[in-house]
Amino acid sequence: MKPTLVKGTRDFGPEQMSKRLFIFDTIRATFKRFGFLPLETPSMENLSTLMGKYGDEGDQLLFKILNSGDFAGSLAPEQLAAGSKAMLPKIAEKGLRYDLTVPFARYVVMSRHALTLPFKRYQMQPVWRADRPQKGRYREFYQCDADVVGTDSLLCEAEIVLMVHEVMRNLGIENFALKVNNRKILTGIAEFIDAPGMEGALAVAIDKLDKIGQDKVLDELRERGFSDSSITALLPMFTMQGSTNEVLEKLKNWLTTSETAQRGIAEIEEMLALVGQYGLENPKLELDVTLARGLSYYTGAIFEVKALGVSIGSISGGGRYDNLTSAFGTSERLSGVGISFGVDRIYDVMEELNLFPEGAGQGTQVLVVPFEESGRHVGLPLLASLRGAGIAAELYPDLSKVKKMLDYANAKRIPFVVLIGSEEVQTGQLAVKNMVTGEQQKMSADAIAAFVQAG
RNA sequence: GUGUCUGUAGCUUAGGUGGUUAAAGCACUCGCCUGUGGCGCGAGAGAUCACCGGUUCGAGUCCGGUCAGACACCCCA
Repeated sequence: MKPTLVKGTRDFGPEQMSKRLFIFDTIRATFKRFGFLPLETPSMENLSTLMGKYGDEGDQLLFKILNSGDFAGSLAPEQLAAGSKAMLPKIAEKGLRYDLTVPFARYVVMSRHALTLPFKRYQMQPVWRADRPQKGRYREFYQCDADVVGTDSLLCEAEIVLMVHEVMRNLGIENFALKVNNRKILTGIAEFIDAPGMEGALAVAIDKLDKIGQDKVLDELRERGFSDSSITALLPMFTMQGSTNEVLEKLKNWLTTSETAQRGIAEIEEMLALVGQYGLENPKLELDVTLARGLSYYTGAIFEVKALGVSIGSISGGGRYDNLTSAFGTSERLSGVGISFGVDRIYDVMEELNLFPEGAGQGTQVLVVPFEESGRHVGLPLLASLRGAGIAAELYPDLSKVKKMLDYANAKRIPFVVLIGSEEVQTGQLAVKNMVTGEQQKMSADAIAAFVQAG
């Protein structure tokens, strides 16, 4: 049989991995700089932890794990006949995590006694979704999350804005848009147009404005049960364009009677003020009232980052959630806010825009090539000194043809090769070859480390 | 869950309207060159044409099905 990959999963070869690690390292460095501490949680969670947190669609997309042993043994014929949905609780009680936020909330609730609030954690692990794969969408992908729980302070929202900017700049993605909105504004709009509690449906529909246009959005709203008067009242919504400050003014004047909306507007204003006080220059912030995001648990700020010039979904998203821990039975109100970076999409964006720095795929710096046994006696101490100087170096393990060994260096894109034949052994002057320029010169072994480091 | 497209060497692909031993580039192995790669020249190895069935004297090519993948919708990082 010939092996295949599970649909929607990938192998990452050395070249890809060094690029991926560049992304992970960059994001981790920012998270640490902002005072977040690392956390890992298991790949598997109880389905009772996961189900019901992501909406019906999300429940559908959860990978469920069959119980060990004779998982169907206790099923009665009538339970079998009732269909897969009905028997699910009997045959599967675990599932793969769908995101990092819900496991984090579960962790916070379970470890509440040991945590000092506000608690800031970062987490970089794979998540799984039983989605149909397509461009920029995988069934297994990594998220890098940073969340704060235990404070309502809008400083946290401001810090997310700052972190997004820092990460994007350090990755080299200069051309991006950080879209922000506030769930309270959406909720306020729903109240204002006399469709209270329907902000979910409202959000899903207007989120598509960019894609399908105003008319189709209105059609969809009708289908979702919005009355004509509600839809008429909603029309000013589509004029909410312009600079962030302009939109804020328009919203204020439009939603005068909605206290909820005004609170959402005030939150955005305060967040912006804090970002300004920090000193972030030219923030790439856009208030987008149509930004909704599917996840049902957001209650305040909503974030989404899009790379411009690439047709791929958002590369990062997040927001504030007030009630996630209460789903696990805590009476204490713990508000959280966080951001999630999608490593795999960031990779695709950087690859497409050619943004990986030259050294991102760089492995071995020096290949030591002995022509014969005696060359090893010189090569091994050299290897030790190079490594001691922090230079990635390897010795070609076999005594084979020079061509073959140089081909190896080319294949691994090793920039320097040290050739050691009988002449070099005798004189102590080793041949150092720059594989990019082809230049070759002789020098003593202890000069090589400095020569290589000089480039 | 719905739809569209695509499956030919390790990779990328060529193979109008069916017709003998399925073609090329890259990669690989060997040689030109027993101490020098990326360029060149020569040779070699490598394919049950995704799978199963049908039409036909004859199928990589046409038809049906299966499987796999990509893309789009829904939704999402």
